[in-house]
Amino acid sequence: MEKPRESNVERLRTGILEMIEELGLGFGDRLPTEKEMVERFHISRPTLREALKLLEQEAVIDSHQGKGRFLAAGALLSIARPITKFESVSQMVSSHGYTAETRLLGFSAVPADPVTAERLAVAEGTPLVRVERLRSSGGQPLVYSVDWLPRALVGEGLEGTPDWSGSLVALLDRGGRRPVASTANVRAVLLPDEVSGLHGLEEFGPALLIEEVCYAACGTRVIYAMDYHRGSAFSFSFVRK
Amino acid sequence: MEKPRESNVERLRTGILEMIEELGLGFGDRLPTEKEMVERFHISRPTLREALKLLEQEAVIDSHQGKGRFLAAGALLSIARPITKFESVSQMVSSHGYTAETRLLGFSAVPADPVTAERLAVAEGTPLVRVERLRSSGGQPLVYSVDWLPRALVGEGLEGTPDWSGSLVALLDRGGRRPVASTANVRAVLLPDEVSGLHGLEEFGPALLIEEVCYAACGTRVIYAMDYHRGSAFSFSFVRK
DNA sequence: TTGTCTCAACTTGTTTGACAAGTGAAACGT
DNA sequence: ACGTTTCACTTGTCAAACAAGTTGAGACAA
Repeated sequence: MEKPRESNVERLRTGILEMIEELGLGFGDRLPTEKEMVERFHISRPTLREALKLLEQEAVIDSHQGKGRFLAAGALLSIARPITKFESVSQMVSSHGYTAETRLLGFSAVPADPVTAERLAVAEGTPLVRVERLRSSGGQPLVYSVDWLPRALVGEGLEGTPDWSGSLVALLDRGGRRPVASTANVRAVLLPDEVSGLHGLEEFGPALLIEEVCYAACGTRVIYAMDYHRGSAFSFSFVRK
Repeated sequence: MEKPRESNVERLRTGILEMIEELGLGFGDRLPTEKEMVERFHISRPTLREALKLLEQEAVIDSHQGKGRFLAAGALLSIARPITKFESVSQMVSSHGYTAETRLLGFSAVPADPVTAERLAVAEGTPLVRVERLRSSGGQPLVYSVDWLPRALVGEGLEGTPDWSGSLVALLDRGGRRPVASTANVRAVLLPDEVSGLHGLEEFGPALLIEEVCYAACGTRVIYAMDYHRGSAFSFSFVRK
């Protein structure tokens, strides 16, 4: 049932990067010709060209008709874990080197207000679940987060309470609605007063707020999240071009 | 002598986006088949597929063998300026709807300290220029920024002072070293005390700090920048997948 | 010798045609 | 009514060819 997450062209793309490494090519050096690469990877020229186009778009290589392909600026700037890589908050926290503990601050059934309804593309008043959690490491609060999920997606509520303190990703995965992508935006804020007051987060300091709408593979929106990342603990990398 | 800045595939890519707009397609909708698009754009299938692969990588469309191509999460952001798009601070400010005024807070010739030298890939002690500026709009401070540039790149200093209050991009462009990409990271901070005290920015509030190293097309690093974006005025979008 | 021109070889860009593989629905038989 | 097969349609991959831009060697003339 599991799809190969990496398409053929994707695999080829990383193969080309490995080849560049192997050959010890540096900035401005010329790549092997299409003909040579076709032989090396045992694939056809159109397929190879699709992979090369990806690297062109990433500014890793530069192509000139009649001359060849050359390593460009983007080759220098490959980022290990960019902000554009979708991952759960738990994954993100541990990838920053923290061992996270999750504390459930509260959850409740609420109707969708106009803003949230628009974000999740549901009708106003649709039953939602609001989950409020705090990730900490060694007693230091790291991420304060609020998530909204359509009630219909997380069990029918018959058996009472799912494990809200666990991973929402895992919970949705059981219903075949695992989030795989999101549209997000980021800004700098302070924690809202009522939050810092209620949960003893007066020392949290400036926060990086990532507000995102998560999508399942089938296209339905499954989570609207607001994650406040403690400014002194997190930074995110990316490439601009 | 001027090369067509837009390759054929590039042009085709925007053509597809326009077509999506025209057809009024929304998230999850199916795109026309390759066959139909080949007829519409009068190009061959491999060429079309190169353009489609680009949009796939941008998460604008999603492809499934046997089923078709579908609009994905990235389509919602293709209009908004994503954080991953390289642009100057001035461009960014005006794209957020502000009319920016730039005030030069100071500049000086400094030797490269260890950290800055590593960022710019120059030897420690290399002569640099440090430029400190503040962008405002209607009296409201928006972005406080500090830039370091190798002295050698910005005129030889014979004629005294270049126009530091203008665009650094334009300045570097004259030397053929226009920055075109960067590696960046983002975090939430407060303005350093000495900065807010010296320049009357006590009310600036939490700031989104984007720290980036800019590259010219030829691969040399031309700017090391720290841009403090006022949290209450800016937010940046992006797609995660 | 020196400089210029021509041309052939090589590179990427594009097209055409074909087949493989996955999908879904209609047609079919039980 | 239900499961199965078949078939049309989609994307994925391949092969061969020509167009267009670049380079360099060799012919040629001064």
